[in-house]
Amino acid sequence: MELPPVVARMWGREPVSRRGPKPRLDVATILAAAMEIADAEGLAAVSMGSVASRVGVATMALYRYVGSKDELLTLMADAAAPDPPERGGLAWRDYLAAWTRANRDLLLRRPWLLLADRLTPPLGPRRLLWLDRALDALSGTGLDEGQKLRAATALTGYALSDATLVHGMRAGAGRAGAGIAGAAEYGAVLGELLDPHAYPALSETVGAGVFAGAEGWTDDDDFRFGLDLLLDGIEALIERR
Amino acid sequence: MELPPVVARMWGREPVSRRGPKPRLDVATILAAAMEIADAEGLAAVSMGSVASRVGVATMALYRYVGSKDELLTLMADAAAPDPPERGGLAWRDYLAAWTRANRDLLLRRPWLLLADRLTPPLGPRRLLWLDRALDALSGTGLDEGQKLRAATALTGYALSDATLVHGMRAGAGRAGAGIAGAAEYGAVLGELLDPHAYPALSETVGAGVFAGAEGWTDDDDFRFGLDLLLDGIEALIERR
DNA sequence: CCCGAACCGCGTAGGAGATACACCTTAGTG
DNA sequence: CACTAAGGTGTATCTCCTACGCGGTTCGGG
Repeated sequence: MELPPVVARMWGREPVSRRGPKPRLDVATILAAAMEIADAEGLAAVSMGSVASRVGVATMALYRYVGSKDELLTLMADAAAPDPPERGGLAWRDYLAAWTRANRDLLLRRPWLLLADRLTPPLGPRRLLWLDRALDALSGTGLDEGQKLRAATALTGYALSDATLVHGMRAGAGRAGAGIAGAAEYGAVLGELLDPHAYPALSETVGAGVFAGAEGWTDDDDFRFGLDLLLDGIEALIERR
Repeated sequence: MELPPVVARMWGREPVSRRGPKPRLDVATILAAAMEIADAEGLAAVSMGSVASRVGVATMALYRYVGSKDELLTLMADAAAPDPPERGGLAWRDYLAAWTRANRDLLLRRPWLLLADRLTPPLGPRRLLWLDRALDALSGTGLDEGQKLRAATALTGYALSDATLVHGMRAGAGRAGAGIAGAAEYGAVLGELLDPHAYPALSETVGAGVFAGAEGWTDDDDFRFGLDLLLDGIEALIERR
């Protein structure tokens, strides 16, 4: 089986060569530098040049370690994941709740993850470790392997969606200078734009002050709402067996 | 209320000017050209230059109509949405299933949507129309406005997650040349990489042949699985009232 | 009727960034 | 000890985005 080069690098399966000068760097050092830049200045500040100068080599030296910038981003997306939460004798539902929350919090702590990666199923050792732990938590439930996998996938997707939403609300996210500062302002803009005839249901929702915090919801309540939806669904599935 | 410029453009709220030559273009024409390029050659082929030459003007002329390339992408992301499905007297659950599926299918038909947009809550007229229809479908259920909104949000997020996954599986998505051709190959790579001691649960899942299609799942079954999870959750919530 | 302001389209140019390539250097290998 | 694979680098190219200013156009007001 021929492993794609990115994958080989993620798993340290590079053929070790003896010839030539000792490498001055390794992939881990490069990734650490890249992630520091991303954490401090955002993903846009991560360029081959900026990473190289931070580790003290010329730009082109990085290409001895990663195949392209795209590959660097893929590697970063895996390396950024910490260890998944410990299963402390928790029931599957409690563990998956903590697991999903930790996943979401990671994405909020490092918002550049929302832009890096994407579009590829997880292939790195750290992401797969997370997946393993979720599957493990479901192992006593009687679900078949396919169901467990899909449940874990749905939870991962939810963590991503929720983090994207929260992050987008928080700062307007800089995207195209949308300049929306928070939920309240979002609601105000919608109220300004919407024609109640064309958008009857949405106008009503806006009018009810949902975005203005009238109901006292927090980001965390939002998160729990969707999470419970999924966990309830999983629970129903388990009981149905 | 001061509207951000992107938003104003999406809604045609630009102050119409009388002076000067007639504009040769309008935003809709530019967006149509940009979307044709994205459909045919992918988002990477969309540059200010390529769009401009397709509509027959110089690159810089586009900046009379859009503030930046980023803004162009935001506008595209809204304009790409077709009309939401008709509510044909369907029950809320059936409608939302169709709605979510249409949403996902759109993302699969135009995968560049997975890369454009992101990070901003919906502010365009077309996306908001979708949201309105989902809220409308929930209007007879007894849920409060906040619950309806969050349910719709969760479904939107799910459509996105699922489309991302399916698309990523289909072609390796080109991302960093990951070169994974499909679920079967994905499973094979995992089998190659995973140490069963470090990844016990995941190894078992891979071993069960879930990725090889051993259980006869299709992309569509995958989609329905997560969808039913959410809809079941929503239904439970409604009944609990 | 005419003038100036506002606005259109465009050419130029600057600046960033990714990366192919050739070169010298280094260190195992035969 | 010569040979060769591999590391680090400088240079060069190519693609983009976009700031700026020019010349031509149209309309509103006097």
